[in-house]
Amino acid sequence: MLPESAADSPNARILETARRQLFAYGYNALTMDDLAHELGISKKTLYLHFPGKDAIIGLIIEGIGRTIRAEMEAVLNDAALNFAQKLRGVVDVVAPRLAQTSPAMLRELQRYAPRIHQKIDELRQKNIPYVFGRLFRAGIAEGAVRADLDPDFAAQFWLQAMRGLTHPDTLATTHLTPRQTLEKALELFTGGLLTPGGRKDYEKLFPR
Amino acid sequence: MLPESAADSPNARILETARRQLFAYGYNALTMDDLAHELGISKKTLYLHFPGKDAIIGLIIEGIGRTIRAEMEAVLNDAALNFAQKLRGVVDVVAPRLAQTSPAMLRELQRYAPRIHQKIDELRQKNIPYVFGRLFRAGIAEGAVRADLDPDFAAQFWLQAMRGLTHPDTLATTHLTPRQTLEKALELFTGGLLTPGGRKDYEKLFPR
DNA sequence: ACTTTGGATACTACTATAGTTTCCTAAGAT
DNA sequence: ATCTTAGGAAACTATAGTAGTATCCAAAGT
Repeated sequence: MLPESAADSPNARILETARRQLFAYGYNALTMDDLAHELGISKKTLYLHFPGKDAIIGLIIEGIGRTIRAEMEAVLNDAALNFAQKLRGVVDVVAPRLAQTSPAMLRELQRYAPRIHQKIDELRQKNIPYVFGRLFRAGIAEGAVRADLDPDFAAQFWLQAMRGLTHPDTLATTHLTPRQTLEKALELFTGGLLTPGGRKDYEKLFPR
Repeated sequence: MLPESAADSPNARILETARRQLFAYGYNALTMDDLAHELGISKKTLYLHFPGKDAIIGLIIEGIGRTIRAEMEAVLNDAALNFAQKLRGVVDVVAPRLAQTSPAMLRELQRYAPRIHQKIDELRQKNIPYVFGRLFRAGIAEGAVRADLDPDFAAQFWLQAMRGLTHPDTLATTHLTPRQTLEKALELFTGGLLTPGGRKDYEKLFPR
């Protein structure tokens, strides 16, 4: 009955295994039978740790959200970075996550676990305006972003654009992956967003 | 009752729509209800054209196989190409197909439609030895491939390596996409395959 | 010996969907 | 105007897959 570290508690191990399965094969392919088998425990024990499948996935999503949020904070709070570097940092945090989030999986969640899909959307709605609002304000303060625009509105604009663009049906139409969508949207958005000075810094860090 | 061209017959339209759904969202997400709805026809009419879901998918797979095979023939029969150019051509035929074949979809097929998965494997077992056997023989004839190796064995070697590497479970372990797997495997395989002369031609066309 | 922990697995309840059928409407034919 | 037929909408059936529960049993500690 020793108090266990959070890192290697049974719960953490279960969540980590489930996360791998989920991102590798999707929602339906992650069955409780398989998960228990993979972990070398019985379903009985599995249900002893978690009340159900959606609870597990919910915690996975929340964990990812927390991680991303923390990494974002680190970038935003680093006074040594200029605007373009912070933007680079923010994109580098998000891009790997998007790369392993397939349109197929999002669609599966939307269809078979709408509550989970909704939770992801809520996380985005909460975090994107916050992060990009701060980012744009910092950009304005240092003259890299046009001072005449409203940073919060710009953040919302970005959120709504990304929400629409990463919707499964849209992705099917554009034939783009979430990651490509991010890159293209970013190029477009910044092209109209930056002052000539900010544009130069940007181009150094995002070579064509 | 005019005879319809093969291109826009109802059957071709159904297959094309089903193919898009299949590659965009996977096997389970392709339901007969949705397919009929998408096509603007009733399930009754759909089942009038095809005996069932797996028949449709089987025809899709066969069609892709035929297309690839024809493109391969065109490359192999082009006397103007040297070995490295033919290899480049063959890879360029396969790579786009692999790019849209996700590990998740393969796994889904393996689990829910083992017959289909098996059919894909059979197509590979038939075509890879044939194509690469011919390719290697041509390479030997022009001195780009070591003359002391058996081209059919090399083709089998390649087949077996690719089969193992693109198995869903392997992909989950390597964290590679099928396409990355192809590129990495190709680099490795040719590195030990070519004479110094063939190696030079190869490096011109596959810059590091 | 007694108790506890947890694995294997049978079982239940439910959902999703492949495939079938029934009914009905509308457009062309007579 | 009536008849015929093609095909859409949707109800229906049968079945497979799986979330979640319960039962049984073996091993390890007490």
